[in-house]
Amino acid sequence: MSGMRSKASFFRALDDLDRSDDSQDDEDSLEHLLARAKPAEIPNSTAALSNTERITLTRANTAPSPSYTDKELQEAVAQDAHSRRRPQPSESNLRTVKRSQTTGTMPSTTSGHKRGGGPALKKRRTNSIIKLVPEEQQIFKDLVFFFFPNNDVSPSRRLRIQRAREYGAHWALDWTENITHVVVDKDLQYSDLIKHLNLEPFPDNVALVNETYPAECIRFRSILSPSQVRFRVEGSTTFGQTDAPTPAPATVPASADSLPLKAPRKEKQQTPELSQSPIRQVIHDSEPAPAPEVVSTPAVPENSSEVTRQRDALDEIIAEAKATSLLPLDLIDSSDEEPGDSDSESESSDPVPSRSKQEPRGEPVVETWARNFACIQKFDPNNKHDNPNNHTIEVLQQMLDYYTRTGDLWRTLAYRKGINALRRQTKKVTSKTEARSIPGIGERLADKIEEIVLTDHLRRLDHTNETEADKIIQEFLGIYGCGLAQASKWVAQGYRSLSDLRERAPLTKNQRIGLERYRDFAQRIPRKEVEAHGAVVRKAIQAVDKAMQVIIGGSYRRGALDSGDIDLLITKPDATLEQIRSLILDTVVPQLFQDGFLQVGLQTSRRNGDGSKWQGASVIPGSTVWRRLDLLFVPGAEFGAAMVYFTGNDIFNRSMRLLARKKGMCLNQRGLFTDVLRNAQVKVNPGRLVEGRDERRIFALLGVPWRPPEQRIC
DNA sequence: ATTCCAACCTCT
DNA sequence: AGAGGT
DNA sequence: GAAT
Ligand SMILES: Cc1cn([C@H]2C[C@H](O)[C@@H](COP(=O)(O)OP(=O)(O)OP(=O)(O)O)O2)c(=O)[nH]c1=O
Ligand SMILES: [Mg+2]
Repeated sequence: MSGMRSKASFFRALDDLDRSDDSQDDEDSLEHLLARAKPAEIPNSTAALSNTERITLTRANTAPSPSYTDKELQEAVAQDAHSRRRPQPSESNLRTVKRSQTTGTMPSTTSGHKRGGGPALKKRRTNSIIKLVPEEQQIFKDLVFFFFPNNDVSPSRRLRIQRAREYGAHWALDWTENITHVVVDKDLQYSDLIKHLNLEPFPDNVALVNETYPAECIRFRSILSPSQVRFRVEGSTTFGQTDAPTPAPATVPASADSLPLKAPRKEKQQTPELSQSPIRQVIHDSEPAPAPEVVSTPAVPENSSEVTRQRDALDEIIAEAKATSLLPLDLIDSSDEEPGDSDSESESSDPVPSRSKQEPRGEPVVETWARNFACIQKFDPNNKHDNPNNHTIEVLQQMLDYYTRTGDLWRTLAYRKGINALRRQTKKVTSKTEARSIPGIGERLADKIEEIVLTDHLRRLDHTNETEADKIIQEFLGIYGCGLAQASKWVAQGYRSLSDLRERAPLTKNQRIGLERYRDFAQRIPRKEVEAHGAVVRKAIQAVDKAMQVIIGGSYRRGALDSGDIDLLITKPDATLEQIRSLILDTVVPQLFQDGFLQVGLQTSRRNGDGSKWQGASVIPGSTVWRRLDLLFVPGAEFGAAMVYFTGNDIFNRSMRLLARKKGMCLNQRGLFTDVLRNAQVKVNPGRLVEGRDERRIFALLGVPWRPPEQRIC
C-alpha cells in the first residue's frame, strides 16, 4: 500500500532528475564541484550540513538541444519522394506503397464512399500514401480498424491512425461487416459508441479497445489480446475473463533494466570451469511441499569453453531483447524433442526429474510478443564473441555504465535498448545512416556508433568515464547505507576519501558500520563459505523447530562460485509469517548473537510488526571477515513466489514482473496475482492470488518456459 | 511534451 | 517523503 | 536517448 505512493513518487523524482540534466558534456560539473569545495571547507557542524543543498551531479543544460525538426522533415520528404520513384532503396527499411484509404486490399471493400465528403476527402488525399513497414512487420495485416470517433481530425488521432495503417491495418471509415477492431478514443465511453453506431448488442466478434491499443501492439510488435484490462473501453461491459481466451500475442523488445546504482558486480560464476569440478549444487524443490535439500550434481562441464559466461554485469543488464524476432514464429525454442541439445546449455543441472523423463510438453508456447523478454530467452545462446558489433557494443556499454552510475534511468534505458538492437544485427553496422535505420537507435546514438567505428574510440568517454569525482563517488557507493544521493552530496561537500568521512562526516548508524566494514563487505564470499553460513543458521533454527527450512538463495542458488552476500530463505510449509518471524527474531537471532555468529543488525524490522526480513552481518567461526546476511521469512503459501524473487537475478525478476504486468497480472515476492486494476501506475485493486506456493507453476502461468536457477542470469 | 518504469521492505 | 536496501 |  505504501508502495504505491512511493513508487509514483519514485518515478516522478526520476523524471525530474532526468529533466535537469541533459548532456552535451555533463561530467566535468563534478570537477567543478570538487574544485569548489576544498578540503578546508569541509563542513563540520550539522548546521552547515543542513544548509547544504543537494547539488545535482549534472549541470544545467546550456547547450541548445539538437532540434532537427525541419531538417529531418525535409529529409524524410525527400526520401519519400525519392523512393516513390525508385521503389526499393536498399538503404531504407521502409517501402512506400500506395494504398487506397479505406480498405485497399481488403476483400469486400467497405469502400470508399466516404461519408460526408469534404473533410474526408481531404484526409484521403493526405493519407493516401502511407509508408508501409516491411511486410513481416505488418502486424495489423488483414485487420480492419474502426476508429471512434471517426470524424475528428485531431493531430494525435490522425497520427495514431496513420501509424496503424503503416503496420498494415485497414481503416474503415464506415461501419462495415469486416471490421475487426473498434478503437475508441480516450475520453469517450462505450455508450457513446453504441449511440453513434446505433447498434445495441455490440458484436462479439469485434474487438473493442481503447486508444492505447494500436500503439501498444506496435510497441510489442504483435497483436495483443484485446481483452486485457488496460485496453478496456470505459463503460464497456467488463468481461470477467481476463485474457484467458487470448488468441493473440505480441512482441516486445521492451525493457528490463535496472538501476543498480551500486557498482555492478561481475558475476563470474556459473559454469564452474573445467576441472574445477562441480560444486554445482542445485536445490531441488519440487512441488508444493518445499523439499529444500541440496543435491549435488555430477560434473557438468562438458564444454566449458563454449559458454564462457563471464558476461560482465553490463552485459547482464542488457538482456531484455537479445535474440529478437526473425525467428520463425511459433514454438520458440521448445527444442525438447532433441534431447541431445547439441549446442548448448547443459541443462544437466536440472533438478529432480530423472532425465529420462525429459518432459517434452512442458514448454509453453510463448506468444511471439513475449519472446523478447529476458526471462524467456533461452539463456546465453549467442553472444559476445561472434557478434560483429562486439566492439561497438563494448564501448556503448561503457556509456551505459556511466549513465547507470550516474542515476540517469532513462538514458540508461535508451542505451540498453540501443545496444540490444545493435547486438541482434547480423552484420556490422558501419555508417550513421545504417545505424539510424535500426529502431531504438536515434540521432545521437548513431553519431556515436559511427565515431566508434571510424575512430575506434568515443571521445565522450574520455572525460565522462574515469573522472576523479566519479571514482570517489564509486568508492563512496561501496559503503552500505550510502547511495548515489549521499555519495554525491559528500563529494559536493568536499569529502574525498573514506577517511574524510570517517573523521568528519555525520553518518547514520548503518553508514558507520558500512564504512567500518568497508573492506569486509567488498569481498566476495566463496561458495563454500556461503554454505557454511547457511549451515550455521539452519542448525540454530532447526534446534528450535525441526520442520523449519533454510534455503540458500540469491546468486548461490544460481550456481555462482562466489557471492556478494548470503541470502537465506526461511520457510515451513504450514507456517504463517507471524510464526516464522517470531521464531527467528525472538529466539534464533538472539541466540546467534550470543554465539558470536551475528555481529550487527542492519535492517531488523524491529519497528514494524509486520516485518518479513532481517538483514545484518555474520562471521563464520575462524574468520574475522564480516559478511552481509539476508534472511527472508516466507510463509508456506508464498514459497514459490519467494523463491522466484530470491533467486533472481534482479534483471530476471524485473523482466518476469514486467511480463506479468503486460499480461494484466502482478508478480511480487508473495505471489502471482491476476485481474490487477491499475489506474495510472497506481494499483486500485490488488487482484486475486493465482499462485504463490509453486515456483514452476508461476512460470507456467506466465507462459515462461521453466528455467533452472543457473539460467536466470540476464 | 510525454512516455519509457518491478515491486516491494526499512530507516531517517 | 526520500533515501537506502533486496 | 528514442519514439511518439
Ligand atoms: C538487488 C535486487 C535483488 N533482487 C532479488 C534477486 C536477487 O537474486 C535476490 C538477492 O539479492 P542480492 O543478494 O542483492 O543479489 P544476488 O544474490 O543475486 O547477487 P550477489 O552475489 O551480489 O548477492 O533478491 C531483486 O528482486 N531486486 C533487486 O534490486
Ligand atoms: Mg545475494
